[in-house]
Amino acid sequence: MAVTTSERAPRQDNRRQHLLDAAAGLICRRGYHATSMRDIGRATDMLPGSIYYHFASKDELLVAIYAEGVRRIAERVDKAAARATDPMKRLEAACVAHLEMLLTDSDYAQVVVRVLPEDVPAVSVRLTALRDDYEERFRRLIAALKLPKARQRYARLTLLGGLNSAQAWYRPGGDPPARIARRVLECLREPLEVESQ
Amino acid sequence: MAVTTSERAPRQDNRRQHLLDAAAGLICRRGYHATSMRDIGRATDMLPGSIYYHFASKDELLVAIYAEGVRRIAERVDKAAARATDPMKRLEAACVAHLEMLLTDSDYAQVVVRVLPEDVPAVSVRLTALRDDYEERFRRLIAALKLPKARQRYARLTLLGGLNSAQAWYRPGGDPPARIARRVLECLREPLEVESQ
DNA sequence: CCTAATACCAAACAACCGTTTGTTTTTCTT
DNA sequence: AAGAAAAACAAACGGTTGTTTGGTATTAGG
Repeated sequence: MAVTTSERAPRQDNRRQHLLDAAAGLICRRGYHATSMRDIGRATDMLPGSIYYHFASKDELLVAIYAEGVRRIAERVDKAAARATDPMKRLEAACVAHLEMLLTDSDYAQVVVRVLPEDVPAVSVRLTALRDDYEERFRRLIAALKLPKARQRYARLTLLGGLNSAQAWYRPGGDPPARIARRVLECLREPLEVESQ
Repeated sequence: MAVTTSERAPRQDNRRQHLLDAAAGLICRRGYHATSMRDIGRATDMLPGSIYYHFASKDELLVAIYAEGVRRIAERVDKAAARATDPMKRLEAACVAHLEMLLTDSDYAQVVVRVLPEDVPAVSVRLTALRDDYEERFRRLIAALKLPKARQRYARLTLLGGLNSAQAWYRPGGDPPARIARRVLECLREPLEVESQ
């Protein structure tokens, strides 16, 4: 029985990627519900119906963007952390990479942080799982600091909460993402009280 | 010339408050764009068109909820902070009050933190102004700690970012809001590194 | 008691939503 | 060159959206 090469290779100029890019760009700036399929079609010179050849639904398109966002930011964070050995230096490198992606380098990463899973009930479980998968990295990085067990959890939540909130107020021209990341981490590394009694 | 008492007193059973309460409840749970005027009408046993007697538009209704949310959480935070004199104790009391309102005591406060101004472009400037007005309180509380000037700003952003992110993962039955607030503040008060070299 | 403002109902409006269907064009393989 | 799959178009579908309009009880003031 001959091996059936049942599937044909996809076409060269596949616009699936273009579609993802445009959708990520729109959603990260306007939000998910404020971005319509017609908006995305307009941005890609495509009719809204044509998008359904590539994605089963608008929600599935969001999941694809989310997955790609997690893949990209995780890759960059992992590489950055791998360049150091000291646990605190590894965490710092991860925070810098995280915030650079979030604030300037990736619309995909911005979507992951901006679009709340609860806002899209039909796929909220899958979105949450993707988020958790990413945040697991920070759980490990912080565990390496050998803090008291109870402190680890809140250190991670405070750190990520503080970093991600920068998305709400960051404007190009002010402090660069790398400095913001280091300043936030600094807040958690050094005590607040300078004149304790 | 006689003083004209030009306006008549509003009717007794005014349902404006009921309308605000119901809308805040729906929006804080489902989000702004996922809540329709018909949803709000259903929750108040009112026809959707009738809402326009009380509010000029859906966006204006949101602004009213936002304003009421800021008013309520600010009032509670101010009262809590006023009960202490030591700057750090004042900040702690404010954080506890903030998180109790945000997580369990006020749908209005939840709307202020959950609905991003950028998601409602037509009124985003007014929503941002209301937020800033509230956060000013924390700027003052942190200024009283006499930290280095550069540190103050990031301490506030990290603290509020960390506290507010609890909204994403808090579930009744786990740590109560007051404990969460204290734990987050603890992260900023004591250094992360236990074995510094 | 009368009048006028209040606070709603009932019904529709136009616009937009995500999606489906049938058809056509484009591209690759043989 | 021919056939088939891929990738798009063109047009509509049913439903929902925020909102408007015109009418109608209810209520309070003079």
